[in-house]
Amino acid sequence: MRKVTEVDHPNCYCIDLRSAALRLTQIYDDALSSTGLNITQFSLLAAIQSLNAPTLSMLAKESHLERSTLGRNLKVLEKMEYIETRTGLDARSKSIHLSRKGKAAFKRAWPIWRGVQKELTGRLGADGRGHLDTLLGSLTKPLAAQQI
Amino acid sequence: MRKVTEVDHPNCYCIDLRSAALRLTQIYDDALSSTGLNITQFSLLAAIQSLNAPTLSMLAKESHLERSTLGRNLKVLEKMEYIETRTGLDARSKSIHLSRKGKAAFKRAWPIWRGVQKELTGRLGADGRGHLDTLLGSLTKPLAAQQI
DNA sequence: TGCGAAAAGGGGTATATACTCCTAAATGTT
DNA sequence: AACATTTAGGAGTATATACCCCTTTTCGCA
Repeated sequence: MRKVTEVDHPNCYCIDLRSAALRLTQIYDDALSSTGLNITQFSLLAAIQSLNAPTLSMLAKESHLERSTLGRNLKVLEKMEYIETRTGLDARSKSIHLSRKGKAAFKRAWPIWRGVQKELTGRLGADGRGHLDTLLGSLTKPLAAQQI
Repeated sequence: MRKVTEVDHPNCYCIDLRSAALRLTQIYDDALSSTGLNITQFSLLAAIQSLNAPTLSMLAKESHLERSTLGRNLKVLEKMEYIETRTGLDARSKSIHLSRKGKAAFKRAWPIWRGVQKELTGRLGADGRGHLDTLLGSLTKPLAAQQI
């Protein structure tokens, strides 16, 4: 039997999705807790490594984050001494590198992250990821103006 | 053809889900922009109304947010004069009420929120919501200890 | 009845995120 | 060559979120 409040206010897709994202973040952060990285930091280190010493703007574009957001996230990694920045060819820009310590932390975290990914892939079952991506893609296409 | 970076670092469920949640938040916030409420605030007003003047702890439990998080979110609504708090029967607790202004804003926002919900429900198609909930439920069940 | 445990809320600190504005540097155009 | 435009990054402010600790109040039990 549904509760009255659910009839009056059927769940909001947005609030539900945010809630799920927070729970999933908790799962990854818990799994990574022994490594000195959380999932945000791990994914940034992964992107920095795979982009090979990107600038802040390149990394922002790749990770779909605002430059200012990314700058603040990187400041955390810099304080932890997981990354270093050097002035690039362009005097305006800085290239971002993993430090020795950052590489070590990433190496520790990588197999754990892989393990979580494998477990979740198993849970979703065949085509689960594809279905999920399709559903999320449908939800997050911008509304046409006349639909607002 | 997939990019090399995707082969090396297949997308993280967590990062992808967070990204989708941010995009969806933007969609709701854009749609609600004329109402003086964003989706966070709208959903809090909806919960306060449907719970009928709850305390902070009741609202936190219902919305699956930490008490301290909720307190800070409510402070924004209080500054905007959309809600008021009164000391409850229990001298420790406060009951949370919509102000006249809050009720008016909620009334403005409600049909717009309904419109977005309808549009998204249409996009997901038959059983789409059910599938989505199933997939998100699978992803966000806590890991058993031996899986970490 | 008195005392320890639990509950309610607030504040400090921190991360994650975004918008706006600012400066410095590079680029392009006349 | 000079000036306007664009690009790179940083800082201020704000919201959303969570953890920890603190005080006040209530409650349960010996």
